[in-house]
Amino acid sequence: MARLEDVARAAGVSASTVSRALSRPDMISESTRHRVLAAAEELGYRHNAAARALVTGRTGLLAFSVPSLANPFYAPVIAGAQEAAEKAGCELIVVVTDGSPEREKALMDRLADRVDGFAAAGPRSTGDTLAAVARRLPLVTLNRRVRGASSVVIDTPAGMTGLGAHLAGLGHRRIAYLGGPDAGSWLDPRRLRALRESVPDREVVALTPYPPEFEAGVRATDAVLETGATAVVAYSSTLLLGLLHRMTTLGLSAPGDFSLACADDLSAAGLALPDITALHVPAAEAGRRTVERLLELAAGSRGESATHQLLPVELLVRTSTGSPATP
Amino acid sequence: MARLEDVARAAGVSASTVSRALSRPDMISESTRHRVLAAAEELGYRHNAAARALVTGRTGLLAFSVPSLANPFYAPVIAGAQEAAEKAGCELIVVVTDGSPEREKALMDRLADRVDGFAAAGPRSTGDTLAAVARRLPLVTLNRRVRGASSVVIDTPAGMTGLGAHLAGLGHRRIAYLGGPDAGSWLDPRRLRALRESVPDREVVALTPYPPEFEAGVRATDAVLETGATAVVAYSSTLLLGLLHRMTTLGLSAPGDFSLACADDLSAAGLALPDITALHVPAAEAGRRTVERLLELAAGSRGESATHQLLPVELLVRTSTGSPATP
DNA sequence: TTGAAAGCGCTACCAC
DNA sequence: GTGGTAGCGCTTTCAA
Repeated sequence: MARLEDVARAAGVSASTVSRALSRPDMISESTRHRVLAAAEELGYRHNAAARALVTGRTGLLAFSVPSLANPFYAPVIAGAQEAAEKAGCELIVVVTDGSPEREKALMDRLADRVDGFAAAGPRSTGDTLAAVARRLPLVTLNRRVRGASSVVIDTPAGMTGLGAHLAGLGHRRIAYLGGPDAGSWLDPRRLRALRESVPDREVVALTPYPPEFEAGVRATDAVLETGATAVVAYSSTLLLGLLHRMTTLGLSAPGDFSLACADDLSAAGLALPDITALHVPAAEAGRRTVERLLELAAGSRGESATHQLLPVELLVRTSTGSPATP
Repeated sequence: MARLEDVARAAGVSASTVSRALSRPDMISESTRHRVLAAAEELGYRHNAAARALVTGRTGLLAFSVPSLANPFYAPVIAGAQEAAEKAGCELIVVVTDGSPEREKALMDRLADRVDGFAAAGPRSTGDTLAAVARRLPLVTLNRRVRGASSVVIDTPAGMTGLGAHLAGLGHRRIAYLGGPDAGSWLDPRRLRALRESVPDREVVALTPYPPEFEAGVRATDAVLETGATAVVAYSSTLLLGLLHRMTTLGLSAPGDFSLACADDLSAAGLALPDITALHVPAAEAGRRTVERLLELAAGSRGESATHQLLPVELLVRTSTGSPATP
């Protein structure tokens, strides 16, 4: 592999000049720059990332941890994050925690000095652990707010409030809630609470937790029917799909036999359901904001104080919700 | 951040000794080792990855590129890969190419000297590009075979042969094939060809390409019905889900009205369909093998020759396929 | 078994 | 605008 000095020799200049020609082109005369660039090209020169990181303390890498890749919610999140990283000339690397706090902590630990910043989607570690990480390197949490770290949170609880009002307005008196994809999610209990508080005079039956799986939705159907609820809110699209399938098979349909709503509209993940009333969650936007904030932290002075962003969701009222049949 | 020398001073030994105590414990007397380890612990010492990489030439990082995270097939692949990497004490980092050959090439380029090896799932670059990458660093391709690079391929074409025979045996004379998730997939045309060749005296109508999306399956239904086929083979689970939903809504069911089969059984991605005849693809196993081979290459001598693994798939005959109704 | 010293490839400071 | 030089933090000869 060609080194800086090889290029220097070939171009008839010093190594410092080559370094500048490559990293700070404006500090170099045009003619020298051309010569250096030509020589570098000729030799197929490439920066040695380790040497550069050693002296600058920067790696050009940003880590993004997700609990699981099986949850389609993270696909658009990562896509948005990637876009923001690319714009800043950074590489975004994705790591999977499997929802394990230990694994998550180990990952942050081992990656801490190999990346310029760490974004954690739905982190499961304790607040103290996260705060400690935030002291070591730029950290942004997505869909969880902790003291001492910047965060981006999609306001699905507020969305649930809207959804609850919508269903109550239609006259539903008993609503079944199919819990979030992850038992340890910070947001999940907040969503349920928001739903409950939005319809204080109605009954909300929580069926939870259910994994975000098609078959889980199929299995959940009987439980839902047993509750006697006239409306169902499912947190995950995949889950709703299974529920819908089973209900259709049983000859039931929305909104005639029951109302159906979904708390995440995963259009970007190929799971959008055209006629289902849903909360549109700005997943890509959330990923983008997370990385943008991370870049700010990485560029800025240490000890900058944490910021917290709350992203609104949109209620998409479609044809799967309506007034309950009056028996 | 504590450096090696800080630990050395604290333990009353030289930096070399600390280095050895940490990396080659067997070269050090037990008492010294204990002292060093205690001092390191005390100071919260952590290796500096950049410095280490600079001198050893190894980073402890393995990259795994995937075309898209929206395709649930890759979730179990990455999970298996992760497991293998963990076992070897490496970090697995995932990068997304968006199915763009340019992006893929750029990623390999920019990551080449920051990782110890590169695994590429369903790569879209030309064979020459991939071969060139393989000359620079250990490279393993998944679900694509190219000259000059090691590969792991899941033998879905053979699975299609089995599936074709199964459907022909049931008496189906016209079979609709819903194409693979990715237009540029190396395997997709091979699957279709295998299906065709397995039933030379039957008609195979290829409806392709369809993205792996629920709604695409819904949309595809009319096209499928128009073909007059009595059996449908869908490549993607997500697609099949949409198809199934629409057909159920239309009052059609399998295997009475038509036979239904799926070419990937994504149980690990939460999309398994309990009653659907499907090919079980060993996705996690494929991810594991890919990384294991990568580790061999990274450990072994340069210029080791490429190996090619073919992983069998299993035909799971379930209740969604049967003999066509005789009109 | 341990220590001293060289050096991995680069950037940044200080002269010129 | 350019070159010399020091040094980032570590591993690894080589001597003791």
